[in-house]
Amino acid sequence: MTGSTAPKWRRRKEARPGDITAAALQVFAEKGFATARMEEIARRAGVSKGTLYLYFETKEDVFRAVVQEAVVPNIEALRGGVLALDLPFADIVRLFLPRFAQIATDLPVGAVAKMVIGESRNFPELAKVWHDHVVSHAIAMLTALIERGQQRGEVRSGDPRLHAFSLMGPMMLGVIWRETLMPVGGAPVDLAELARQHCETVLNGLVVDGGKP
Amino acid sequence: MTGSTAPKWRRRKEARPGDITAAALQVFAEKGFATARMEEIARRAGVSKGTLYLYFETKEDVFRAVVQEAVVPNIEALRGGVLALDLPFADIVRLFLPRFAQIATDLPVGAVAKMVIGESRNFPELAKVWHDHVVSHAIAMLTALIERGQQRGEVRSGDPRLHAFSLMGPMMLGVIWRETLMPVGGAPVDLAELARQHCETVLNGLVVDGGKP
DNA sequence: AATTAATAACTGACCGGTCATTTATTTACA
DNA sequence: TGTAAATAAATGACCGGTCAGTTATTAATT
Repeated sequence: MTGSTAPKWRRRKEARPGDITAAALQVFAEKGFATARMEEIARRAGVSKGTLYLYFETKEDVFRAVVQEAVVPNIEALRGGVLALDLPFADIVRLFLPRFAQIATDLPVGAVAKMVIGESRNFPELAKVWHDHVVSHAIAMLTALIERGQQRGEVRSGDPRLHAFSLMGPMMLGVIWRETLMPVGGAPVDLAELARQHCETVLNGLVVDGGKP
Repeated sequence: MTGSTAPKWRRRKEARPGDITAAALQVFAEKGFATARMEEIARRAGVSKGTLYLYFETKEDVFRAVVQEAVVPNIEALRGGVLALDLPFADIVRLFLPRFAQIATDLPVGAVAKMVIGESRNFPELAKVWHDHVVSHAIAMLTALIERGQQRGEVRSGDPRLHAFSLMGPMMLGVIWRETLMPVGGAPVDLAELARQHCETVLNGLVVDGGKP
């Protein structure tokens, strides 16, 4: 036998919820809600299944906690000063897109996005949380930025919200590509490089010699 | 009683597979693979659960059939002459994006995409089918188009694949927005309008007075 | 009557959630 | 300070419901 001090488990009341949601994020991101097994979440959290239910009421409850927890840092990440700066529109974009690429690389934005997309019918409330707490803020910020640019004569006319799609769409596609297609043989996408190139493309145009007056 | 001639069911060997995949597309799109119930697919196809198993081996088999069936028309729709034309790059883009918007509005591209994204870990083969039969073709086509444009001096330099992301990203974001965020209160997105505006934006640049030499 | 499409009752595996029990840690008191 | 009683954390066997898939039977068609 090993020495007398070999406890089967430890009391870690404070650490458990974090362990569990971290493990759950992994499992939900891999399997989706319905296919994720509580037993596996427990296993990865280094805990028994019963313990899960000491800290969370139901599986849905765990799912909610995971999304909520993953949402907060995204909001914080977005605040980051960049947009308060009174720089020219183009310069702000050149700061913002690479920053987004960074965030998407560091935080599990992709995993959460996939989860929200995949389970949006079954958990509309979560899609709503994501929309209300993250997406709508981001869109509002971008449209404000674009409108200011338009007023200054820096940015071409057009619906600011659709312009925001032009800005962010390629980045989101890159994120989803990474999550979905890369694991099955899709060519890798370098988000940072995509951000850089897309900046110049969307700011200056894909066409060298503009086809318009 | 109704008249003596009121058969409880009819033999429709040829029509069944189509009925079933059509019903299954609905259910899978609404629920995702794991949460979709074979019984409900059967009900919507106007058939008993047992009948499902006369035409398909397993649930996965049904899923595969649905994706394949929903995928093929998309490929065909893409081929449609547009790209063979020897028009200037900008003109082809102005034909292609609205056409994509049309297809995405008419066919359940969004639903299938959501399905593929949501179930990609559990069914990598499906993501692979989607990648190999749809996405890689589309990318190949676009990169070829872009490369030709670059050789002709019409299109700015840069990785053609990333340029393709710049072109298609906003459209894909629009499609996903419709599927995921609109049902929970997200503002509507007019895909056709998005296509039109994004064309000019991405071709000519968001910035009125290009910030580069 | 023979054939076979279709049904509906059935089965068995699986999994979310519970709870009686075990074990670590803390506290009371000598 | 040492020790035993009290408490709180954690476990894992188990239960009940659900559902993919099977099969014995029925009914339409030829």
